[in-house]
Amino acid sequence: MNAARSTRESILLVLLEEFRACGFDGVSLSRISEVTGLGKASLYHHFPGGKGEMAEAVMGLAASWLEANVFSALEGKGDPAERMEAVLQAFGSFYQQGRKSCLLNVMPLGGAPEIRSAVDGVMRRLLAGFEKLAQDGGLKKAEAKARAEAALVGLQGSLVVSRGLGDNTPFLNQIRTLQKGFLAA
Amino acid sequence: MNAARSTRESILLVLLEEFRACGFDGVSLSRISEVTGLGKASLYHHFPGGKGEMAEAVMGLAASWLEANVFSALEGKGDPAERMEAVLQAFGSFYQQGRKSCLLNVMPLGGAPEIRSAVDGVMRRLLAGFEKLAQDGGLKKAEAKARAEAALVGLQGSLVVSRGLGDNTPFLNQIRTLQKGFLAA
DNA sequence: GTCTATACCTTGATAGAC
DNA sequence: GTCTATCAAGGTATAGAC
Repeated sequence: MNAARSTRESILLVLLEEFRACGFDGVSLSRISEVTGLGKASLYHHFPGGKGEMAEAVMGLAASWLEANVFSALEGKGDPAERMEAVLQAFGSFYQQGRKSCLLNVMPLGGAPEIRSAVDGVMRRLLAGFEKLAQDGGLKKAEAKARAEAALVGLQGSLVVSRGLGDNTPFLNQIRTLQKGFLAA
Repeated sequence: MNAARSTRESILLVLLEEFRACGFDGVSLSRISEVTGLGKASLYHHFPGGKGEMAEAVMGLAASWLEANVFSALEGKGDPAERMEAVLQAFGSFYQQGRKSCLLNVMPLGGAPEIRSAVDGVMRRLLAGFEKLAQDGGLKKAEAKARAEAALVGLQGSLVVSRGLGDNTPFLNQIRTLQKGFLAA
């Protein structure tokens, strides 16, 4: 619509990459100024609340992305297998097949209470969404709940291990495991 | 033996908790000075290389702990089921049943290349150890390798999710899953 | 081995011109 | 909306007395 929103959005896209690569404490305003090409004062024009507001805005951006690409499928109404496939495709793209870290993992470390609360909320919603999908696939509630937790744990863990090894194979393996096993009887 | 080693060890125990709670970048020397009760100059007496050396020393402490409590069991010679149980007990204790984070997850963020290299080495050794244990339990090599990766992924992921939710249930569930499933036919 | 004091740098954040 | 210049605070690290 206007230049302001476009600028803010483009800053956020850069911030997302910086934050998930280095964590909240690992990203300095000097660094942000450098990679965005904007002076610090300009950054404060877009984010008067400073670094904390930037972090919250990045969490909001990620939340919007989840809404459009993950929650819509998890909580949708189509064929469960196709919905699961859409979710895994989306995550694969977002994490660049396991080469990028997850905000839910790196942001709580130095993040403010609002950040930790946002992480908690997103995780709960993901668990509920996976559980609903599993139930839609014919699984009983207890089993669906267990598989939902295992799915979130597997995704997060495979990202940690992939980053630690410098090899995204564990993430790819996890995606394949979920493709074949999440809805299996 | 002497006071020097004892002091250094006690500092490291505190540093371990600080680093895994806040990450490398999240821990300041002022904070370390505060929680150890030692002046900054005293810290540099024990760790002339500064914060980086402290981080490396903490990784070394964790490596020693793993050697004594995990690798000895994974790579040992007794009954596989008992060895697995010992490993899970050790991890449960080290992570306080899922209430504490793992250095392998939080240290690579702000850590130097030596730290990342150490993380990579530990993960590879854990994978190899789990694989050997699974093979000792009668599983074929390919299956043993897959289960080893799933075990490491599950432990790391359950710690991430437990921390994100502020609830260690996912970690406890993961331990139970591994107890029942890791060696199952 | 520990301390006080301090040097020096980077940080997050602001003021005010344009 | 962006800039230059600057600030106070906190960061890592060091000097030197005891």
